[in-house]
Amino acid sequence: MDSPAQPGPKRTAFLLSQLGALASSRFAERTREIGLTPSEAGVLRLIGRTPGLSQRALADRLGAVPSRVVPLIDSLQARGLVERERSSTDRRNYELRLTIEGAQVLRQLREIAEVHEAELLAPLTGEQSAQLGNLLARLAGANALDLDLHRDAGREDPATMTQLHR
Amino acid sequence: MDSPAQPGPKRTAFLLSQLGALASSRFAERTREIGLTPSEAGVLRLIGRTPGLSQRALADRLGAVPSRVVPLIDSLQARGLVERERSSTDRRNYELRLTIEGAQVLRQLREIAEVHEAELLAPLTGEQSAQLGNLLARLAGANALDLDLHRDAGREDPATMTQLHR
DNA sequence: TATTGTTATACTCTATAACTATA
DNA sequence: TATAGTTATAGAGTATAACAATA
Repeated sequence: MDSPAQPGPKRTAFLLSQLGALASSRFAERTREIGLTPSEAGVLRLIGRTPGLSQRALADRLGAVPSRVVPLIDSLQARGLVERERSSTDRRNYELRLTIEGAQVLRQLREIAEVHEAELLAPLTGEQSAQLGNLLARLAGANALDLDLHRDAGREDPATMTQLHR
Repeated sequence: MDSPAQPGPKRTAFLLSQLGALASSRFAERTREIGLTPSEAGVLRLIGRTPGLSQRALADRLGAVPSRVVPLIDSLQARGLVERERSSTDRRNYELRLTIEGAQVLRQLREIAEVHEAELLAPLTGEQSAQLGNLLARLAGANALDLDLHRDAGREDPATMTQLHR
C-alpha cells in the first residue's frame, strides 16, 4: 500500500514532525474529554504555577496577544475554574487564580498527561523511553526551545502538552 | 539536574510535541522561501512519487477533502509546476503529473529537507541521531503513522487542532 | 445511481486596531 | 501619555454541501 521508505535522506526530522503532531492531537483529544481545549489546559497550568498573574503576563508567557486571552479566561471563569480579582495596587489589571474546582481540574490534567505519556511511549522499553527523553531534552536545550514553561520544574511540573502558540 | 524521584511526570511526550512543532515550523519557513506552503510541498512530493494519480486519490492520501485539493492544484498548475490531464480511460478524473519545472522544485525540496534535518540534528552526535531515528521509527511504526505524508499539525481526527503555518 | 472534480457558503480561529478605565 | 483589558472587525484556512460532467 505505502511505499517502501527508502530514498537517500534520513527522515528523522520528518518523523519528529509527525510524531509531535500525533502527540499533540492525542493530548487534545484527552483534554477535550474533560471539556478543555489544549489552550485552556495551558492556561490552567500557567495560572496554577503563578497564581495572581495578570492577563497581560499570561499573554506574554503564552506568546499570545492580550485580546486572545480574554475569551479564554471568560470561558474558564464561566465554568468556575478561574477567578478574576482586581489588583488592589493597580486597578487596571486582574489577578488570576484557580478556584478550588480549577485546581481539581488541573490535577485531572496532570493525570491525563501521565496516561498520555505512558500510552505514547508504550511501544518502547523503559530504557528506550529514557533514551528518547534524553535525546529530546538535548535537542530542546540546544534549540533554545521555549522551556520557559519548564524552567522551575523542581516540584510542580504540570506537563501540559500544548500551548496557545504552535 | 533532573528530578530523579518523585511521582513527577516525565516530560517526554511534551518535548515530542514541542520539538515536532518546532521542526514543522522551521521546515515551513524553508519551503516558504521557495514559494511553497508545507501543504504544497507535500502535494509535489506525492505527485512526484505517484505520477498520474487523481485528485481524489491525492485527497485520500493527504487525509484531506477533495474540495481542498482543487485550489492547491490550481495554484501549483498556475505556477507551471503540476499539470492536469484528463484520464483517457475515465474522463471524470485527472491524471496529475509534475512538469519539468515541478520536478526541479521537488529536487530543491529534497535538498531543503536534508539541510533542515542536518541543522535540526546538529546538536547530536551521529550515533545519537541514529538512535533517535530508530526510536522515532519504532514509535511511528507502532502508531501506524503514514510515513508518506508530511503533516503540519494534528490530523488523524476530523475535528482536531489548528494548523500551524501562516 | 454513483463518482470526480468544482463552486458556493459558512464556520472557526486569530490578529489588528479602536475604545475604556485606570495610572 | 502610557498601560490593562475589552470589543469589533476582518482575514486566513478549512469543511460542508450542492452542483455538473461522466460513468
